[in-house]
Amino acid sequence: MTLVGFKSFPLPLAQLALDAVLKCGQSFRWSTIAFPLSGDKELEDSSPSEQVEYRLCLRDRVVCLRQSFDTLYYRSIFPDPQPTSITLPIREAETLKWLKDYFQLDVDLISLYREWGMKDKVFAKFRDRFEGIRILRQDPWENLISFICSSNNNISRITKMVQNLCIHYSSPLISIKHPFLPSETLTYHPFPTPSVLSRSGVALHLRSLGFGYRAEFIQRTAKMLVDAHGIGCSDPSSPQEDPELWLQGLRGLSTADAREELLKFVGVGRKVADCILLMSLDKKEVIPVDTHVYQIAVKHYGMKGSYGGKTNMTPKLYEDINSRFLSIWGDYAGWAHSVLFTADLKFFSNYGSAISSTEKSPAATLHNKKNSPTSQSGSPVISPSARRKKRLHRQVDLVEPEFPTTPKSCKETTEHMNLVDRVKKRRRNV
DNA sequence: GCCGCACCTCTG
DNA sequence: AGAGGTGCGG
Repeated sequence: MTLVGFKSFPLPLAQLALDAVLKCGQSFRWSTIAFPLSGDKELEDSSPSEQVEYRLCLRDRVVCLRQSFDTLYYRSIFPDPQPTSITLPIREAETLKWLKDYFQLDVDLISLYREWGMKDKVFAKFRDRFEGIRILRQDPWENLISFICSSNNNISRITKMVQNLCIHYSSPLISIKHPFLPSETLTYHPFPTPSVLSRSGVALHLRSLGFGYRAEFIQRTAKMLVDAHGIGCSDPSSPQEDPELWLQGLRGLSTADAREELLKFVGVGRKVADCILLMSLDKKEVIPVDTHVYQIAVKHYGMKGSYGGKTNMTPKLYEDINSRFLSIWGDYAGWAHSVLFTADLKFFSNYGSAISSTEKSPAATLHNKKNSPTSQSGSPVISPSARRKKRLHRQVDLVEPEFPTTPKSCKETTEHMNLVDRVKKRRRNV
């Protein structure tokens, strides 16, 4: 495959599966351009990522990506004034540098997969079908706001919300023609800055845009950040505001210290804080525990089930799951988790769950994913209301653990358990 | 400390 | 009812 205007970078799919990584709920801002069917057999037989171009608007350029089985193709679109033939190579080199950082290409995913596969039979079962899933190194500010949007929410709505944030709170960097539909114009906005989102009136406007109760969270978090760290740019050579730089500085703190800082923001609880730690603050061992991860833990790793299928996530349960996975996967546990998570998510969108189920037929899989009482226990279907009454007495059966349950340090567990409460209480008292 | 509920909105 | 949760009050 040769692409006009694109630079190429050799990279096997096993190191990066672009379609999965960009659409699995880490970043919500990549747009896609589908290529028209050309009758080109080679192209139509190719993997999805070969028929699509991905685009992301940064502060000063739009990065465009395509991929084949062994190559990553990249180019940039710049606003006027256009780079000259002299400066263009320099700027494309900047883009490549950004790509290497963003995709963390110095981390060898193939050897990580090999290690996880040796330590973990469950992982070994799925790794070949879900190659190339890696953690992005995102901008912490964008990451923070995006994941405040993520509570009680799904990927498609989060994507729309983030899009609205960009459209309404940052001016367009560039408008260009759609490559295949000349009548359409594509307009690209960078992610808004903290100072803009901190302005009064933002919360009300976001409400009207359908952000729900997250509207206040976003504005207040932006304001907290600006109040504490200023709206200026003390470094004129940097396009970022001081609060953004301060957030980046959290990369230098320990996981515990950085988490404590994040928990101070409204709309940021343990789960969201852990997402940010993993996805933009280099804390590769952190595993954000959500309902998917919880389901996987119960079905495949012999974790204790909750009551009657209702995932009532307690701090203790959260911590138990976390330390359990950490002991299995080790240093890059958060990266390993994202493989299973993405695998689960991808399958869920089609026909139930790939790995939170042990059933064989698609029908049974779908059933199981919905927490039907028939799963595992084989008991008859009961109505939701009947189940609610029963749930206090009902523990999900233990699936035989593939690993012995490791005893956890009580002290450590207690410290973490108290952390969220401690930070939130302190915040209220200020 | 721990529990339970409300919270926006959309979708199955 | 539940979705990749969080804040708040008992």
